[in-house]
Amino acid sequence: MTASRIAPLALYQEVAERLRQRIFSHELQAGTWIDEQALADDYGISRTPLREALKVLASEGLVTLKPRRGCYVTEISERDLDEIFSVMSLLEGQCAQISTKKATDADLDRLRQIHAQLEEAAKKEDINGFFEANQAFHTALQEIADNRWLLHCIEDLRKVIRLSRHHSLFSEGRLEQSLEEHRGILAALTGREPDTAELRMREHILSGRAALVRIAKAKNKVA
Amino acid sequence: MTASRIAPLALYQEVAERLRQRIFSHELQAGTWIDEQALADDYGISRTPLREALKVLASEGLVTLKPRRGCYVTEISERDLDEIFSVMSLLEGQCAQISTKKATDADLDRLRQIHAQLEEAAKKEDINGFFEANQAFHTALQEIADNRWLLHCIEDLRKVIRLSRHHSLFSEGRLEQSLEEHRGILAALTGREPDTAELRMREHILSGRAALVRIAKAKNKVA
DNA sequence: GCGAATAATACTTTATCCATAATTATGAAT
DNA sequence: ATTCATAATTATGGATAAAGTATTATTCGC
Repeated sequence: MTASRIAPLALYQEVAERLRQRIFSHELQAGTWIDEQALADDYGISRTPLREALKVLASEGLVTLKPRRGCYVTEISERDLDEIFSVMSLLEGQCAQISTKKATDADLDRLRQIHAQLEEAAKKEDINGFFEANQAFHTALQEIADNRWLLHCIEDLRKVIRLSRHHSLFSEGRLEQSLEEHRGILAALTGREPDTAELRMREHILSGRAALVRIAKAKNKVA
Repeated sequence: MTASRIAPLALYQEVAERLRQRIFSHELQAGTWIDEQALADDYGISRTPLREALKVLASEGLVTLKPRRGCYVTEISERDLDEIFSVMSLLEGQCAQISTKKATDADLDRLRQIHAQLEEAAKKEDINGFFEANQAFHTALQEIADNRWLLHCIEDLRKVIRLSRHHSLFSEGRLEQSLEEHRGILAALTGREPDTAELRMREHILSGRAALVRIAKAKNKVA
């Protein structure tokens, strides 16, 4: 028995993940038609798992399936991002609020550890490390909140903004700002102030969106 | 060209819808394994569109796909319902808040019309009519809020609780209570009080959950 | 010359087939 | 008698092929 792969991932999931990457990197441009045959040949697979992957992406809202017309990459506009971040701030805020109420002392210790990694990465200006630690912090909070369906919604939205989110850290001064916001959230958590934690998390998410807007504006100026 | 069917629905969508019905009606019981071959034979189709339908249902959270283990109907526990309604109250609350800010006078007129149907159905104790009007009211609110991604999340959750929601109206006195809550929400909307509308909508949703709990308890008493 | 209709081509959709992996049952050994 | 191992059967996952529908282009008629 091979000791390596514990969870044997299905091919359609692998394909779905690759397609997400290509959509977000704008390699597959918004609005363009997806040639199933060409893509299947490209990956060296048949169209069956590819089609299954497209069904999943469609229910995530990343592609639009027009019956008998094929599959098109969904356009993610600035307005879409506004809407998504707005909902995300609501959900993650709720997550923070519940976590503050539920967290055990051991949970808080774990959060402090992750936050320490965040501080460390920020000091070294290690953006990738910061991104990882940031992700870990939010994931930990969701585990503490322990609400399967709240998580379901958040994950769905996170898939859409994942790469944009990453990029937001490249905004001028965003790293320090994000760190400061995290300090505030952690303080509210350890201080057992649910409403404060919720409010600060909401602001933190919306602040991430604002950073993205700044980047978009800077890009437009260049272009 | 046939003038009737404007949107020729794909087979996998048809199958997905049928399966949703069967899952909610408990014809396909929670936790049971889905025999793909038997089901395909049952519908007189091949396994391919059935498998695509299952992928969609899986991303909706209705079934669980275990790699190489097959497909199982997701167990929706009382705790799941607690969690779902909790998130729903958050999302629909937000929806009400935004709608209150955005609604034009024409929008408010439309809401008043739908509410009139609700009053009408309640007077006649027409539960199905009440259910329809109730659905229409919430849908109208979502259209006014005009947030595609907020809607996406709500719809995802609504699929899961659709039938339970319907049943909640059969709870003793729930119809009158729901109507009273709707009056409050409409008042907040027309009075242009966003925060009040949000609060009342949240309470309305959670109140629907409470009605479900009462039904569950009554059933247990009988059984 | 323009418009409509028909035909052809191409892509989506569905079905059938094959291979691989997992589970269960049976047999043997302790 | 119970447990472990091996083999067989069954179901999932992937590929290929065939059929149906939509779109586009070309030709014919007005």
